[in-house]
Amino acid sequence: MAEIQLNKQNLSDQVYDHIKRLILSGELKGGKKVPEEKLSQLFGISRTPLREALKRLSDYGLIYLKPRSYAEVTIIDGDEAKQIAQVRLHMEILATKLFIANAGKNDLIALQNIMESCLQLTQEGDIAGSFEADSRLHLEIAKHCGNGVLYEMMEKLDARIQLCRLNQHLPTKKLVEYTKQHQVLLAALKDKNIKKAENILHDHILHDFHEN
Amino acid sequence: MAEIQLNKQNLSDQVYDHIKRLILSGELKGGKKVPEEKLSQLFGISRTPLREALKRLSDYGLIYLKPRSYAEVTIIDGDEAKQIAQVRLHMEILATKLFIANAGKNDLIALQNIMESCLQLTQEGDIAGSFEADSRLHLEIAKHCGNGVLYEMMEKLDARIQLCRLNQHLPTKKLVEYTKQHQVLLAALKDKNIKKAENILHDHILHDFHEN
DNA sequence: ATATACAATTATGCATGCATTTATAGACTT
DNA sequence: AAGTCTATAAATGCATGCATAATTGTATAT
Repeated sequence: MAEIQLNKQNLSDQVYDHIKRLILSGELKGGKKVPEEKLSQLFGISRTPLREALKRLSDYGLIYLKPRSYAEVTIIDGDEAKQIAQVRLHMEILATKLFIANAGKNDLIALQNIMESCLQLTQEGDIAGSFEADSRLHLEIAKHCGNGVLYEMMEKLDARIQLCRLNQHLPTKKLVEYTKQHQVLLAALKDKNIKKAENILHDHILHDFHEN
Repeated sequence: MAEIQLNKQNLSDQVYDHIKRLILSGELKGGKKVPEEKLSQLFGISRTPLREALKRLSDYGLIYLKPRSYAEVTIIDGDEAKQIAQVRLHMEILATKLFIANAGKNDLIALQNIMESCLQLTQEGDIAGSFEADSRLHLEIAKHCGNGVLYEMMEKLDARIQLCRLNQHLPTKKLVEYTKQHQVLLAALKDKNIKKAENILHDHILHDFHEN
């Protein structure tokens, strides 16, 4: 198999990023086993940095690490997806409130740009690209809300959120529909209308979990 | 089926717990450098599992890992402490709401027991013990709120919360005062009074950040 | 044919060693 | 004396090897 070249920082972090992308792009599907030896050969590195990457992926819930046995890509069931969405909603509501209180006009313009590229990618049918842009948009709000700890936590949760999106396999039509809700959200941010923003987030994030 | 792994047999996890305790008990103070070689000799293990533990501690914000250089215990400044408290408050409010909706009587009894031992430890002046019990109490609410993802995230944040408590160096008198707020919180849980519980949590968690 | 026991294979967990990078100390210059 | 440059020392990042636990496959018994 083709070896992939890695040139950046320390190998552990690079491999972490790479495997994360493999999972979130759907190339490594849920339940697939990922043996250390095979992966280290694939990347042309030793098992040591690879193990560190796998441990971190496990911490972030992207793979399941059975001690002394094997590692496999996490399968998120419906119940867990619901729990993730619930936590996400409340973190985003907090981030949004803080954003409205603390962010400036430039931050809003940045959001606008991401939103537009996200919508375009979705309409073009670039699923992986649109998911990434979607995450960037939501995280950008947290990034400029004034609470860095909140941003970090949302960033860590984001991997699992993307995994949920991937497993939903929504039709493009639905995706476009949900993506367009971003416009309403940004309008609420612009108007500093907290209540409205909260309502949009509720619909936007819990769209498939109507109970409660 | 979900297998639960209670045995933390591998060295990496054991050492993680151990160093975590060293930090949270105050034996390893903020800013102190923690070289891999020294620590591995101290624990009588090799650097490999120790490195994995350090990476995880870094991910959880307990140590700062400067690449190719050194590792030192994190120093949390006032601003970050405030951010942590803010995130914590909102996660606890969510956990509390869910607890009131989903938890049973046995869960409440368990809380009661932890609360009492926490108060006793505080009054006895066992600071480390009381901090640990305090965390256990708050996490126990999340553990039985019905949202496991929320619990995991709060557990991960807890390490930094304990570090904040440690750095505050509150007098015993204050500690006892805050600890007694648990009684009011549990009463609110028993009465399923969400609004009251929210107010207590606000006072209890943000006691030193009165602005906002 | 199914189940069980056992051997063989595989993969993980850990230790060790080496190379590279960073930090440190001392000498030299201004 | 202060700052800089150089040489030494130390610590990290990674690779490799080995022992052990776990999985797979096979043979045997029921």
